[in-house]
Amino acid sequence: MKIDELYALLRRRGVLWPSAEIYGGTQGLYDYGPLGAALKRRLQDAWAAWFLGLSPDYHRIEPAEILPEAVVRASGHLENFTDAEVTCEKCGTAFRAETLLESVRPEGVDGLTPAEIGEIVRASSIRCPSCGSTALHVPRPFNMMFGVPLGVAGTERGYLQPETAQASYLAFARMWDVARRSLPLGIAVIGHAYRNEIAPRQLLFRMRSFTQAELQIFFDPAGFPVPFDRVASEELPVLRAARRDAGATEPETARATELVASGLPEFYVYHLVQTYRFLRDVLRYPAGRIRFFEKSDRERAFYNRIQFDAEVRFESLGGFREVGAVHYRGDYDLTRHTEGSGRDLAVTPTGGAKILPHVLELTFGVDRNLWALADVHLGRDGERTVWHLPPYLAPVSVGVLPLIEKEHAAVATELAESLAAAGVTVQYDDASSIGRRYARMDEAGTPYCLTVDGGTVGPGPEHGSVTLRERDSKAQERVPASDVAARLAPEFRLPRPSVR
RNA sequence: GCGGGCAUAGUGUAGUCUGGUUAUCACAUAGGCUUGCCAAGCCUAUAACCCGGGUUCAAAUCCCGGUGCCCGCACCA
Repeated sequence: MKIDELYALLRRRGVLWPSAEIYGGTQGLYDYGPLGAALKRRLQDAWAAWFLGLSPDYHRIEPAEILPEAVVRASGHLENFTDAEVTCEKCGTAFRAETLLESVRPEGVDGLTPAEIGEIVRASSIRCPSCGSTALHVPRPFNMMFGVPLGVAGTERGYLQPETAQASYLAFARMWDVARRSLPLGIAVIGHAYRNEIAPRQLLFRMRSFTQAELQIFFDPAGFPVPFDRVASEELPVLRAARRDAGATEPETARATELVASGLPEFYVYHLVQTYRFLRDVLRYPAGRIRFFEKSDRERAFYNRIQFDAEVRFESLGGFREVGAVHYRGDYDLTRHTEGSGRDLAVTPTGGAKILPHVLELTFGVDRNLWALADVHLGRDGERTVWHLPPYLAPVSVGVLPLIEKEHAAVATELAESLAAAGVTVQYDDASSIGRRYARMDEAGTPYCLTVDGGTVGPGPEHGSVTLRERDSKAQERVPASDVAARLAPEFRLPRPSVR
């Protein structure tokens, strides 16, 4: 579906809508409705079940979302999380300083003050690429973080976290003790990040408040053992930086062992494969719509040694978009926070030497993946609109419908309540015709419907049995109502990786 | 941030150029009748000109400003 059509459908069904809608909306802010909130919760649960399932040494924490200024100063966000802009006074066009100065300063402008950038612009007599004027204005600093005053006097300054990763680095020292002083040590956080985007756009893709699910794994650079044999034969769709430099635009299939042979560490490829399996097997994105896009030396953030973006092809956005990434960040983060805090973050594992751990970061945009779940799985199926969500992700697991409201409502209500008591998310619906109710359930992604009919309440051989209707195939089957919960339970179980 | 386009019930739309009756139609929603396993039919009801200012006897319609959305540029998880 095109983006407008998909968004209209999601708004109408109450999946999501613009924040402060009655005031005309606010750029980059969205609210999730009942279906969206439920789907997002399940998506987060699925992520946690999968990635925490990789190792008993991976733990989930829930840190504060405001960072004191000293933290963002040390992390580099205060100086670097800035779009240095140069504006043309004649035509008004704005340019990113780094791009504008590429020819005279190929090493980039990181670390330079606005005044220094202005000096280079003047000295180099660069012209506006848009109109040719030399009236280029000195850049004004614009930090994308939201600053907040802390305390009544407001003398201490804090920032809404621009990424959840920092909170994990801050927690490392405490977690080292809590998790009994061994490496690897994984710290997972699902939380909000806030960025004052200049141009938020494309709905859930550029939000000013969004949700990240991140796993930071601290490990000994001398050795990060993983059960590589469990992934060795997996084939990944990758677009390597070297091939892109040679003009390639389509991903190739590479076996995990081949990626290792090409120089990538086993621990890196192992987590890349597990990320792939999460996208393909848990979120069920078709393999042909997933690719791993390697960032080249020039493209990736300076602190990353290896970076592959996990990308999904979005029909609504007309191409591949990043939904997650795997970053090998080296010791950058702990080094910065060691310097910033004055606390030595190097550790000494039992029986080993003192080391500063390296970090492997697995990061996911929760909202982006929620959009992908709509883009990939929600669509027209002939006359129907069906959201083919995996059953364990569906906001409503089972719809309970009386065939004739007057005659079957009592039994159906009772059935819905007993299922709810058994832990199944049910929705009871007795409004309008049975076909329309199935259609509504299809659109919401409800994988199963139970219909109570004459046979259910009658004295005949079908007494106590209901029609079980499956969403995708529309197939129907008679099953005893008492068996339904146990019968469907496996469908609603979150997948976990097999690691041993 | 820059440039272009757009903004009418819950959703999709007609009407805007050329100002003038009670703002069109479909679907959806709610109630009733009927039907009884895949968006059926009939009746009824609910429901909109993005916000602010200006021009005019009169503004959904023309002008200005704002806000939001889409596309391109520039960016980005």
